[in-house]
Amino acid sequence: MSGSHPQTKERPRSLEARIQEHLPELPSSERKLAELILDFPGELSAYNATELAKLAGVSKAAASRLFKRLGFRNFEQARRLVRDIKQWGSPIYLHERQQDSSPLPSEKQAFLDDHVTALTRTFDQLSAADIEAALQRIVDARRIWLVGYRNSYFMAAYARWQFIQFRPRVDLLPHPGETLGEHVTEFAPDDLLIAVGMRRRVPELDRVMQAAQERDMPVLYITDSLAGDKPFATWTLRCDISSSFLFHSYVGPMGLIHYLSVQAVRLTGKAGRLRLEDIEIAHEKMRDFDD
Amino acid sequence: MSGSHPQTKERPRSLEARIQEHLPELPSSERKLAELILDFPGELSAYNATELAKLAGVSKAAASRLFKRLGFRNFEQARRLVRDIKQWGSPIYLHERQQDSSPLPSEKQAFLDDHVTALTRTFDQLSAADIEAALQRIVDARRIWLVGYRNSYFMAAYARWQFIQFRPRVDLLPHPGETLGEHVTEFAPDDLLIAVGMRRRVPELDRVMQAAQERDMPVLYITDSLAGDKPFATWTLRCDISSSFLFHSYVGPMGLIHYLSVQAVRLTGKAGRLRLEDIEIAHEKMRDFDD
DNA sequence: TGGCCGCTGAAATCATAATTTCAGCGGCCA
DNA sequence: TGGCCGCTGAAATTATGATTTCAGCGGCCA
Repeated sequence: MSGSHPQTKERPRSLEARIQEHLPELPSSERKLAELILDFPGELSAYNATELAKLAGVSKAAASRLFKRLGFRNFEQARRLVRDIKQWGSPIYLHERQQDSSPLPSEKQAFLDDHVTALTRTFDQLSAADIEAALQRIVDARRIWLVGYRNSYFMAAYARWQFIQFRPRVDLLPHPGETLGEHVTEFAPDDLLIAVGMRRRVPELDRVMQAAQERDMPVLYITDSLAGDKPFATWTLRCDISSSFLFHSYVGPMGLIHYLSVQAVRLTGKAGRLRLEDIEIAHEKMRDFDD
Repeated sequence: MSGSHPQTKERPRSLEARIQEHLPELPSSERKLAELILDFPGELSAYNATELAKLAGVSKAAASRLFKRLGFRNFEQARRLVRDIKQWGSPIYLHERQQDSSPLPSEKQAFLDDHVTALTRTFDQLSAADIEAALQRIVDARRIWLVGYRNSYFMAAYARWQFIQFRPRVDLLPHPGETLGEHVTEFAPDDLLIAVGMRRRVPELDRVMQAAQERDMPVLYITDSLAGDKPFATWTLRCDISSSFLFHSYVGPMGLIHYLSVQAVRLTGKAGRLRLEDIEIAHEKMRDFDD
């Protein structure tokens, strides 16, 4: 965007590309280090030159010489390149990708890896006991209230959509044009509040949860792995939302809600399946769908 | 390394956990930095204390004090902790753990596999040309209109939330209490309509897309892999939503929207990043957040 | 064999990052 | 009001990491 980016002038080649290019002419100690870098498993930029040298079993001097020879002013410059390409990308770098004969093994792969890690951690962390209890309540509750603000709103919306597939009376709060207070007075002990609160949370969420607790209504709190405990939550389910890119990954919560939905239908048994069929028939009659 | 073998068995308290614990008692400048760290989506250990301080808008002294207060000997120790914990959570480690101690009950594994398959297929199928063009338009459009019904509504809501992080004028249609018609008259050639339409689509979606086309406004159509072509779509991006369970998996579309968001910010360049910072500052001023 | 050459790592030097000090500020309370 | 106290960032200090120097080594070839 800004007309004269300093980056624009520099050569946009990635560290790996530069290594590939120089590999044949590298002396042995530097090559040892270069090869270590090429199949380095973690985040290269999290390590300093001394550590890399030690890992490759060469001297610090060799490391320093390698980066010079690759055309960097110093090690620090290389480290930044690696880090910033991952975080911001560079328009030039991305553009180059299309023509490049041997492109980076598709950056898409890195996004995919991120999401898979988040999902795996989410499923791994789930508290079986809380899941069990919450599921039973999702099925038995007279009424379900869903609430989520900001980045959590769409997850509450997703949960609502799923839940109304197999049970009635699932409300997403607040309804447009209404304040929360109007609904809170309806909270009842045999209802369930599901509060979705990923960072960053707004104080309002606490107030809703507290209101539920004061009315003896259980609360299922769905949040991120790093969140502290909430005294108002009856059950807490945590999701990993970490990503190495600019925005968090919400595939974890999606997986969790999908899981809850499928298991809830199973628990519901025949009634839930019948409801699914009813909805289908109703739509059919109204010719709601395109295809 | 030094002679003693590192203790890989004990899981050390994470940096984030320590921050959560101390958050209430932190003075404002240190808290600002702590907040930044909690929200940090990238690889924290790739940054040094000076940079983090600058990003948070506090002095280096504050950074140094924060890590001391959190119980670390110094910043370096914290940085290593973050880096090494990441290794703990790496897919390889997670995989081993599944076989070893507490295996994921095989059914959770099956859910996980489903989502991973859906994500992989989604990323594999993406049309590079359409992505490229759509991205440019997401950045350049004067105004973006988002629409999605039924099961697609929450994805449109997610996309809106992401996009307003880096650009203004992103509308989710229809606004509560209004009909679509009122907005359609505002459609303009240099705007963009993003229509999310997973199975099963309602006829209304077609009408909106058609209206856009009639007004020479380009349309990005996000749909499922099995959908037929839409004559009203300028670009089409398809996601795999298949699942072996009762409900579809929508992690594919989530991954796609996440990808579009990250790449769009990159394209936007400095302007987008500045906007991210502005939003953060505005929130700070309004004391919008809980923690 | 002897001389050249480039490579190597240890150690010296240099550069930069992290920590500590310190003076000033602002809230709080007697 | 004045004195205390904890917070703050600029600047001084210290620690750590990176680079450069340098002596020694080993291959190569006349």
